[in-house]
Amino acid sequence: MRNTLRAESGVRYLSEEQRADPLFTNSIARAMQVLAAFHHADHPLSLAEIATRAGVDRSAAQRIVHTLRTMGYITRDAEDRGFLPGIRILDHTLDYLRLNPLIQRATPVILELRRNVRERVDLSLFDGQRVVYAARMQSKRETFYATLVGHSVPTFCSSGGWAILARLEDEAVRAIVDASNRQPFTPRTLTDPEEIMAEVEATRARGYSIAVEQILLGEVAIGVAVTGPQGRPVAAIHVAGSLAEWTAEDFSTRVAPLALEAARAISQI
Amino acid sequence: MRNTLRAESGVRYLSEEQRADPLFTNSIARAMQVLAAFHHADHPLSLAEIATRAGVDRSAAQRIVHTLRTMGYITRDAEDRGFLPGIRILDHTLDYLRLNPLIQRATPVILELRRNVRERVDLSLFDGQRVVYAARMQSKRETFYATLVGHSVPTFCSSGGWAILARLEDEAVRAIVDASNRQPFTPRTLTDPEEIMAEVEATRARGYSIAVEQILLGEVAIGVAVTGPQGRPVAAIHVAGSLAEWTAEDFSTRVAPLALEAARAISQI
DNA sequence: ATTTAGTGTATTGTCAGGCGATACGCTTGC
DNA sequence: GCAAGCGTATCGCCTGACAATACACTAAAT
Repeated sequence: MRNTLRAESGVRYLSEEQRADPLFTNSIARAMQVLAAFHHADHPLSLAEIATRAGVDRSAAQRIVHTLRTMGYITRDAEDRGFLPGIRILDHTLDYLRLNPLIQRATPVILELRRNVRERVDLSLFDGQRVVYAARMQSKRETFYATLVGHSVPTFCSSGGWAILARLEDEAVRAIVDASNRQPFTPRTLTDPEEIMAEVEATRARGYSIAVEQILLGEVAIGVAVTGPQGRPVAAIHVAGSLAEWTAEDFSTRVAPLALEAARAISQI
Repeated sequence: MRNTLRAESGVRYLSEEQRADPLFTNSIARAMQVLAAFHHADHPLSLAEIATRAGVDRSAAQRIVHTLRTMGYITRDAEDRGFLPGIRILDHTLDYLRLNPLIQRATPVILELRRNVRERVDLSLFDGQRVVYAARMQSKRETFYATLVGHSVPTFCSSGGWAILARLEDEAVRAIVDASNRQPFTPRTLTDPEEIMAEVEATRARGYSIAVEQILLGEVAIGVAVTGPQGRPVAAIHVAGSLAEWTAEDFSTRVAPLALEAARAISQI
């Protein structure tokens, strides 16, 4: 738990701790930084780009990329124009998903839920300032991006995030909201901490959250928290529908009871 | 391309090449071996288990796990009983999926296909002796395992694998089939190389494959190859249905034209 | 045509820093 | 109660990762 801060930040690692922590192996950190160089890339990267994004020099990038490439974690682009993450990554994805007990329990339940509500159902995992989609059960129309495992959205403005925050102490909520980079996604995205706190309060009262056009225009989503040991929130179920078909009220009265039931089935204690 | 052999094998790395290749960084390889220690695990691993599975000594395992843990690639189990892959893995999953141009092109197409056929549709990527599921569009009933990205099935006995093999030279097919560990999944799984070659030949003739109960009893699947640059097979679309609802013939006459059309839309050249 | 900036790759001596043996404090289950 | 297992901490040695440098090649820009 104490180490998650570095992990939650999402991008930067390596600091003066390298000096402080004799067990921390820098060459591994550098290798992972090279893999993480792809995080905000939108095209194949050259060796030089990898070097700067990863914060290592050209030589290091060369050696590390070479090593990761012979192992299949990095590949050459099809047209030989740069480097891309390799298929070996997916082996580890599978390990993560398979071995995560929460996902094991949740999968059949949210499939059932999806069958009943016939809208998009997601399971997202709480990871500090963000929630990460781990299972996505798509409905009729979808965008490309929305279908990808590993996609994440901020905790402070997502239905699942609110549901999770509602299960935390006020000060913990505050800490997360304050630490978040509250860039609005739509004109209706709440960014004011007070408004967000009020929304969290409303979520506490009714037991689930209702997010209207927080991430995507035209979308209403309801979120329900999933709890783990000691009743702590560890994940959330989202159900998302279109405002072209539903009012927010109709949507929540129809979907919320089913989602709450599903969350209870997955939660521990 | 020359390096893929080591990657394709899927599990073992590190050999005498460490001596031969001055650019290959062993400490990175060891770190990735530690992550790969989870590949066939079915429970949280202890440090000692990680050490033996990764083929490193206890001290190395300690240091590497410590490093990967502070970065979020490995976590402690919820009940503190062992180590598990960490959520940071999913960040790289997203990078892989996002940046893979094939998956970018394929996603909307197979969503559309799924909508039309109303059966399970998968996109799997060719990776030597196996094909790896990269996108799964589930239908009504599903098992847990079947829904996971990163899951792979052998090339030699899957509908998608046959479709891919049909686009390769006979000798390349032979090489893959011979190199495969041909453990049958069901009593009907084809394991005899000659029978497999015949199936590949039939697939060439009709343009798509029909796999009846090769992986799962009660399941029929049709496979269509997706080609990349120079017309080489890089992936396959699978559509799977239940033998309780369909005969193999009815299923393929209904589904194959749509799947072929989808594959053409994704393929290059 | 010739330059220039950019690729990716190959080589090498030096010395940081990763290595692994060993010891410790804890929990768990005979 | 002991023993076996767990995860953690320490530390001197010497390997092997490091960074500087050079090179072959391509593709724009002069």
